[in-house]
Amino acid sequence: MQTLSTEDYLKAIYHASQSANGTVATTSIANKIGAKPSSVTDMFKKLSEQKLVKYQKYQGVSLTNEGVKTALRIVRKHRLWESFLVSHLNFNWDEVHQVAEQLEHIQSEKLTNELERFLDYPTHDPHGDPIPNRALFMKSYNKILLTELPLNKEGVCVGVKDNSSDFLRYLDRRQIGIGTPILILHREDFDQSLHIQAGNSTLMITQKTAENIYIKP
Amino acid sequence: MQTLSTEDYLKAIYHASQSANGTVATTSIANKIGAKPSSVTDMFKKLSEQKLVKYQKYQGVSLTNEGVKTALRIVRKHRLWESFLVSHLNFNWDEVHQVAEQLEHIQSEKLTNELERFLDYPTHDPHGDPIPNRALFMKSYNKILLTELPLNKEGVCVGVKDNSSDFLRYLDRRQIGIGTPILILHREDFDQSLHIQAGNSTLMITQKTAENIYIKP
DNA sequence: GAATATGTTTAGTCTAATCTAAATAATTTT
DNA sequence: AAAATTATTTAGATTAGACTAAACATATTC
Repeated sequence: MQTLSTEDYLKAIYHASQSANGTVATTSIANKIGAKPSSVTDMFKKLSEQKLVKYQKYQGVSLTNEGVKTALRIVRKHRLWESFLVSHLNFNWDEVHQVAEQLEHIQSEKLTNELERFLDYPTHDPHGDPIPNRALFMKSYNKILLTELPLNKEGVCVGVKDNSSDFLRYLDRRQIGIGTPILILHREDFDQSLHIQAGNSTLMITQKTAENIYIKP
Repeated sequence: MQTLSTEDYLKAIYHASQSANGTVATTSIANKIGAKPSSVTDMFKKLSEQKLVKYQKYQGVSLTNEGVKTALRIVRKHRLWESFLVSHLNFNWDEVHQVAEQLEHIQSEKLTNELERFLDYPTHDPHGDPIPNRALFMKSYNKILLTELPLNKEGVCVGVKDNSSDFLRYLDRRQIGIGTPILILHREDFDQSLHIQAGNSTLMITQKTAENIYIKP
């Protein structure tokens, strides 16, 4: 049985190791968790004793198979709850994260599996992130960043990279969301800003925005 | 902001003070919480500093107005979640308590209020206990114990006193649940056992069973 | 490759919530 | 009302998770 805190660490390590090559540095976790590096070292040792991570002094950690499973179980719960909050409890996609951070720690397999059934086995959460199924398997479609979409080739928004409230609300105001068809009309060479067709309105977005939007071509 | 543990104490004090005259002894809470009396004393002092209880050495505690409110907020969440688990997630009434014990600590007013709306403002949980509304007000009908129901006067089961899994499953097997019409056909003077009509079957129950069933006459 | 900067660990401290054992108060019995 | 029992509190210790400050390792720069 994990404590709330070890679960948070495992999830943070999991997410960090997605972008990196699998091994994760002390400071990077300290920043994510909002703790001091010394606290992170302590926790690395503890997780290592529980065989959830492989830890070598000064070399960072990587998740063991058991560690990955534990992390995925938490990710599964987090994303299922986010889906529930949006689909049935009138939450907006920028409001769900904080609450799901708490709900993801509820321990009941039956609860998780029944929630999944109730939601009719969703494959993606409100931000377009894939939801691990009961066997902890998830399939993500091959998506690209909007910056990589060729000119005049239509794609569909299938996710976002930045999940911050600020960014999500900005997209709401621009009427861009999961499922919105998007087409690049013109790319400004000067600053890489884009003129795009999103749904049935045309608008201008910065490069920074474009590189936080995932597209299925 | 309360910790998980202070919330558990407040809830235990609230429930204990319902049966008693409002003031609650150290040992009684120790037993409910599963802690040693010395730990309970410590917590009483802490809650007292936070003005959630009135505490006098050797005299036990009673909840302040603020303490009652905090307790009711937890009870509200607990009973709403229990209702959700039974009505939408295929939980049986004997399975919900443990999970609701965790869910009741989730902090989000919006979540609670939206859950209540989603459930269409239920007034009672799956065990027949009243659910405090947003203003923390709850109305409970005037119910009696089955032992107090006069012979041949029809009543309806509206709740149970003992919420243990064992008792609830026993009632399931006897096909007695919330809403079941009940009539006492005969009271055995020897051991106070009852022959009753429950729904459309007649059966015999012990005094102990009868004094754990609430009836609306 | 020495000097500097950055990242990581160790050692020792803190807090919240618990515990045990001993001391003290309240209650019950004789 | 004194003695015995039971309930409660105090004192001091323990654990998990966090912290600061100092020591140490690795990486970067000159």
